[in-house]
Amino acid sequence: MPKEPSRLDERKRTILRAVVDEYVEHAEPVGSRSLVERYSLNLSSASVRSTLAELEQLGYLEQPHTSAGRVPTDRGYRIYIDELMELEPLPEETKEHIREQLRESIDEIPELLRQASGLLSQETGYVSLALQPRVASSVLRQIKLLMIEPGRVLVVLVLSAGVVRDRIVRIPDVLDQHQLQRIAAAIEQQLAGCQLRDISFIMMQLAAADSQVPESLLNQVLFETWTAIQQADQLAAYVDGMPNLLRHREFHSISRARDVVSALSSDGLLTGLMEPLRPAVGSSGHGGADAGALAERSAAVPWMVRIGQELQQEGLEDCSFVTTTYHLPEQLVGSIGVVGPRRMAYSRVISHISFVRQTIDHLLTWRSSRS
Amino acid sequence: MPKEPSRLDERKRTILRAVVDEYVEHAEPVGSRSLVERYSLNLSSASVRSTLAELEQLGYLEQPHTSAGRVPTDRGYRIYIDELMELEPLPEETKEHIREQLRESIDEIPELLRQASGLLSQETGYVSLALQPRVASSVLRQIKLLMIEPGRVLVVLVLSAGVVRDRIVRIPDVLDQHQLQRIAAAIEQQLAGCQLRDISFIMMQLAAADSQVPESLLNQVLFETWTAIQQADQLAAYVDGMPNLLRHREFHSISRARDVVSALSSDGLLTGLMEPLRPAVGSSGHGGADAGALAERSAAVPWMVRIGQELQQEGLEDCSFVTTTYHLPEQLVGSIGVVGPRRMAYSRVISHISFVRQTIDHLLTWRSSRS
DNA sequence: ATTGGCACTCTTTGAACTCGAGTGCCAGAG
DNA sequence: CTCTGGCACTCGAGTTCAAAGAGTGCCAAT
Repeated sequence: MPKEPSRLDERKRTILRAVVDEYVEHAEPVGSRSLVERYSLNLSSASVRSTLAELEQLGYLEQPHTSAGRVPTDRGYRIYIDELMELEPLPEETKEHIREQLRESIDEIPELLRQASGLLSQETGYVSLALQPRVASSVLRQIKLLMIEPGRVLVVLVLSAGVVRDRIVRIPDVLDQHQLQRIAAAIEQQLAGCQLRDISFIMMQLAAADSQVPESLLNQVLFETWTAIQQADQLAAYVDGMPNLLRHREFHSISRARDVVSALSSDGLLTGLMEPLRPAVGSSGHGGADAGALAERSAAVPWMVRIGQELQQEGLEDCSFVTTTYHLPEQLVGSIGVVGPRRMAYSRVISHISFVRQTIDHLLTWRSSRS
Repeated sequence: MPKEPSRLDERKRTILRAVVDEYVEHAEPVGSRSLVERYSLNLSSASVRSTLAELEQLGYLEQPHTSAGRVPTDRGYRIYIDELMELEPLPEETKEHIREQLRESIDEIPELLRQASGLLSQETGYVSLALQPRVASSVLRQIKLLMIEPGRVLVVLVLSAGVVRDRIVRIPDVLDQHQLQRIAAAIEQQLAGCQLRDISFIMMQLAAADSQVPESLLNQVLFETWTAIQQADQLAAYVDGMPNLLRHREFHSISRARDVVSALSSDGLLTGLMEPLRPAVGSSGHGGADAGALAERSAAVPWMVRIGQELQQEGLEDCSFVTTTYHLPEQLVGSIGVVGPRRMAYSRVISHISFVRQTIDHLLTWRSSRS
């Protein structure tokens, strides 16, 4: 469906935008009076009031109670983000700072993500997340078995895009480094180029069959190695800026605060919230009427915002997620995001997250060409 | 100084213990009435009152205001921990559960720590911490350089006690795997057995001098490798159970909550709070009068409790830390701990943390002997 | 030494009340 | 037809006041 330009007339748009801006800044229901004062609408408060009433009718605003000002609804934020807000470009010095910080940790992806997460939470004042790329679909390039001490071996996997995973496993301690090397070489020879998810235990047995190691020993090694490969896809999430969150009004009530802290402490939950956007890189095809949450103004800005209810998570009704996808070479993708109160400075957050993503993509793509 | 048996008579001891127990459980100032009701002191509330007054006089208790019950002071908790509380042994099934969980992740120390931390926070209902061992004083056993792709190399360090660290570095991309292997072998040959902190860049240059690699290239590799070695000592802290904390009364006030969350999010701060106990394994010799915080009932229980003010940390006045030290072979040590409100179920926490520590020590010591 | 009794203190709770921000609606002006 | 000033109305926030209740300290009696 091509962007419906929304049937709001100019005045409604202006006023809705003003309400959201005002509410985001002051965290208090906004009334007609302050709007007239602070935004140069050439209108009386009475006229504004009637417009506000209409916007409420349309479901973009609501009143906590009669005789209070208006507050945006999820729908209000949604349209604000999709059509009303203005994305201001980042000041050049901020950009430079981000570039510099990220450049420093370009060699290690975990470090890069930690760094990115730190930057985002610091710059936006909310909580930030960074998820490692899933590597199940990436390809095995190298595999090494290093004997740490008799009976313990470090399995080193080199995957697509130069991603490295390793893990210590236990093996029969009669094996020596040479035998291990032969096994590793055999596996590498046969399975290099396979996607991790496609590697079965059987394939490994076939690959290593002629490595001149007694079968029962061999099988133990292979099994442990195979397990290590399977576990390479583990999710790791970096969360930064927790304390920021507790600064915002909506979390002064502890129970809300706890809900959010819990959510952010639960890897599983985070993953669930970040994952869904993975497939949808190009855009389109998002869920049902109201749940449809994919927000892009064009295919060129593939960030996604999920607001309050849209998250469909008990306890996170007062939160929003802004997420985006970074790219490593060879189709590897991961996501980074910002979590904050629903009343979030969306434009600010989106500007930052977009730039961080862009910088990561850029750095990782050109990584090999810098000395 | 040999344990002064404290000049409190039996009644005072009983009552102080009761006050602490009661307060820990109910989080409300405890009055003479409820003490008489709930604990079988064969006394009237009036007598209890006078004892309470004396305990207050001695600085073990205080009143939030006249006409409120009593609350333990830091000193009150201190003596409670040092002399009054009863450590109940863990039920066998809990022990078994802990053993089982830890045994699963014995091969990877980070995983083990994550696991331990998870167990502690879950079992105690507070926040738990686990710090990786510092490896600056550990010894280099093996070093490998694995070429990930041209220009990028994985430096793998095997240290004392089979601890593994690795890191990707960037090197001139004209070098090939064989040259790297020669360099690594040369370094390993010469420097195996050295403590990491003693390894200087010069030593590495000397060690690798005859590896038949052009000097300027060699130096770049050596420098990156040396950096990787230096950075092997990075601190990593695992924190678990944050949301637990917000359940407790003392953190319903957000500002307190934020202080704690901030502290727990700051690696530096955590480290500072956990480190000081490292040297004092055997016991004795702790600081000045009131600050002296090392609490052990005998050399066999080397845990340490730091209560409120004793932490000397702005914002953590309402918290306590219980920490202890786990041991890897070859003198490597790290620490695990629990953070909670000052009003903490100390005996419960100490029982758990002691057992976890003991289990870790045991598992790691005998790691190599299990198949 | 212990205890029952009593006066006193200080917080908590809730009701009643005022204040003010904000609304909806309407009649009249442009 | 649109906009505006005016007005009555609503509802939460804050204040005040009194009563309730928990707990204390002290003392005289056992």
